Amino acid sequence: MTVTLADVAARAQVSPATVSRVLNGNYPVAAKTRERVLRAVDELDYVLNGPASSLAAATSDLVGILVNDIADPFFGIMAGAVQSEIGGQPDGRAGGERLAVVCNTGGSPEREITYLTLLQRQRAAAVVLTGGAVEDAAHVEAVSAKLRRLADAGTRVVLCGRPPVPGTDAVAITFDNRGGGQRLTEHLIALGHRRIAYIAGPEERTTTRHRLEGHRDALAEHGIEDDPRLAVHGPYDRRSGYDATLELLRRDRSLTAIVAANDTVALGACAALRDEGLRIPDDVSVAGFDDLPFAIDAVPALTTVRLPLAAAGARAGRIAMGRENPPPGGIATVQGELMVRGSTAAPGR
Amino acid sequence: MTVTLADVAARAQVSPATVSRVLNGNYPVAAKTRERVLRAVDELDYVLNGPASSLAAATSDLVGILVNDIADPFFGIMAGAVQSEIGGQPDGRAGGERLAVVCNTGGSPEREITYLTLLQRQRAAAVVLTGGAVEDAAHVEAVSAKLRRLADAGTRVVLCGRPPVPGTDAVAITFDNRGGGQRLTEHLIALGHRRIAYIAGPEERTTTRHRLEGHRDALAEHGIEDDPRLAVHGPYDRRSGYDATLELLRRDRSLTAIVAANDTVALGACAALRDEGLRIPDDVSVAGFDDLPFAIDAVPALTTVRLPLAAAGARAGRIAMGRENPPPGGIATVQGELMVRGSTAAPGR
DNA sequence: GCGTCCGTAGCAAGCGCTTTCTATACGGTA
DNA sequence: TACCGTATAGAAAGCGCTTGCTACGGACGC
Repeated sequence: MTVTLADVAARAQVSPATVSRVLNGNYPVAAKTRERVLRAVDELDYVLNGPASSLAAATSDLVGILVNDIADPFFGIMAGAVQSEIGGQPDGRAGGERLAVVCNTGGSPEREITYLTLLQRQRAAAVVLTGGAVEDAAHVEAVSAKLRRLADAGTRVVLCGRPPVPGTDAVAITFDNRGGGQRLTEHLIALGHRRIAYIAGPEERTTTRHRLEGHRDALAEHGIEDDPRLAVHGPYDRRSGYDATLELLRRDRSLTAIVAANDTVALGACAALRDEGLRIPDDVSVAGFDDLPFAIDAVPALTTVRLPLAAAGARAGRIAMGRENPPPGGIATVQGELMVRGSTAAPGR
Repeated sequence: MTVTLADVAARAQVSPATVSRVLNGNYPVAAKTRERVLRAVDELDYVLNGPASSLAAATSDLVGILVNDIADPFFGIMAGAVQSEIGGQPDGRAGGERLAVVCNTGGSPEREITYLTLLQRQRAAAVVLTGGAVEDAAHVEAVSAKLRRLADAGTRVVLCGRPPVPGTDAVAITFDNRGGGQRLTEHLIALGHRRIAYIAGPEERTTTRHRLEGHRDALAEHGIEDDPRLAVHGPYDRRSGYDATLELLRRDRSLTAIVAANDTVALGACAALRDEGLRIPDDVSVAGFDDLPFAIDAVPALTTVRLPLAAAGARAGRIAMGRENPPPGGIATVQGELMVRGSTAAPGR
């Protein structure tokens, strides 16, 4: 039924060993023989059996990419960048092709572990974990243990946009969420805002906490009281931004600026403000985070912190493939860039 | 170094066969024995060797999802939905977990073939192809051949948002792009527009062609001349919408409406119109396609055709897993829904 | 009380490939 | 001419798992 190495060998009048060597190209094979084999491969339309190959060689060409939400461009952009560095080397024909596996955890710690196990089972060549981590101690320990096992088994582990995992020596490319959050709020303060609301992400995530801490640092630095009523937590989605904004407005109609956990949330906030008849930025300034592609198309365009998602993903991909050296200490922190646009201005009232 | 089935067997004082059966749960094993095995698995922290298992069983738990652009929510949403139906059955502990593999083709026919080969090599359990296809005859034939081979090898093939592939009996869930395009333009015509420009996608894609045909059908039906100068092709991105709009305006400043190939392109068009000092919809109406999440946040909110991406993806996923029967004839066409919003209105001049 | 069957467990033969080790055929050198 | 090193190909032993078949013991029926 299916063509095997042996069939190809028979047709090319060589031994299976030779065919294998031609296909893997890591052992001298006479040009004439190679050609004969290649022709047989073509004629029979032979496709290597991946599992068999992985089993025998004790390696696989799978690379896992874990994301929280594949429908969110934040992750899509990173995953795409990782993948672009992982695909077959452009050295033409020869193997080297790797299968990038994007796994959607939905932000669930359990699924994260499940996927890591699945990747371990497949003996993945590398795995890249993206996005903030959940801070629950038990889960951190579970992830740490999994990553250690993966590393032991020879799987390269890289974190992208995610803080280092204690107890492992996984390379981490992390975003300076705290610094970004701080600069963003400082920008608002510099514009003259004092009543600044904050719509945070899910409570237990590192990303949420770091951004919020940056915000609070900025407030503290400028001697502005941090009114707890001006902060609301919620998921990283539009709906959350919408609802939170209504709630914040109910609590304090005099706020003059809203900082959102990310651009998507900010969009929801904008919608709520519009529905409440408030103008942006005349009545209320709004700022986001991430600078996803649509941020510039909001009206007015969204002030936000640009994260180099594609660059970070690409770098993570290269490191995962061993094509770039890990940063010294295994940790690199990349800065976000404040993008000041139309959605923020001096308070108008 | 690594724990194998045999180690577990030794520890549980049973044969490897028994351990395998406990793990796969498809053969009666006495409760007491099972428990002993499970304990050993736990104690040794055993993880099945996927390749070995796939080789022996001649099946794998990989499911491939091909997308054109993983950073585009259009694909992200579909992929996420497919994946959600593919993940481990919620029947608790037992196996059944599958690894969904999202492969980013970047719209390149070569990479599409490469990924299909890679999936064939991995003996994937199923593959779902999303998004429009390239119409080049050679490529269509290549894909057709690949899909046939995959099907022969027992891989279930499902197309999602993609036209059927001739010569295969792959199940296809397709979007009625033509009908959607037609209704959209009819809406504009009903509002009184006569000079309607169209920013199409890449020339060689089925999606592009179908949407454009729908547009032209509507024009023809209402006796409106189809001015070729009012149509421009370009990639499915924001930039294309922006540039095309400037070009269209240069060609004919009197146009009163612009239909874009999709929402992203429409956003670019809006930006260009704003930059040109034209008001939406007062001066020019704009319409998109897809109804991606951000469409509603455009200002004014974008009139568009909503495609049930998540529903279609979920259905494709279920069919791929054999949990839902394929539609009669293997082909299901799902309709888009016209969403009339603020970006379209009667021509104002 | 013995034969039969059912419920379980083990044996062993692969699955298709990689890779070490060995064999062979050269060409070159002494 | 005899010998040896080099280049290339083959033989064969697994890699870790699944599964058809066989074996065994006890419960049941007659």
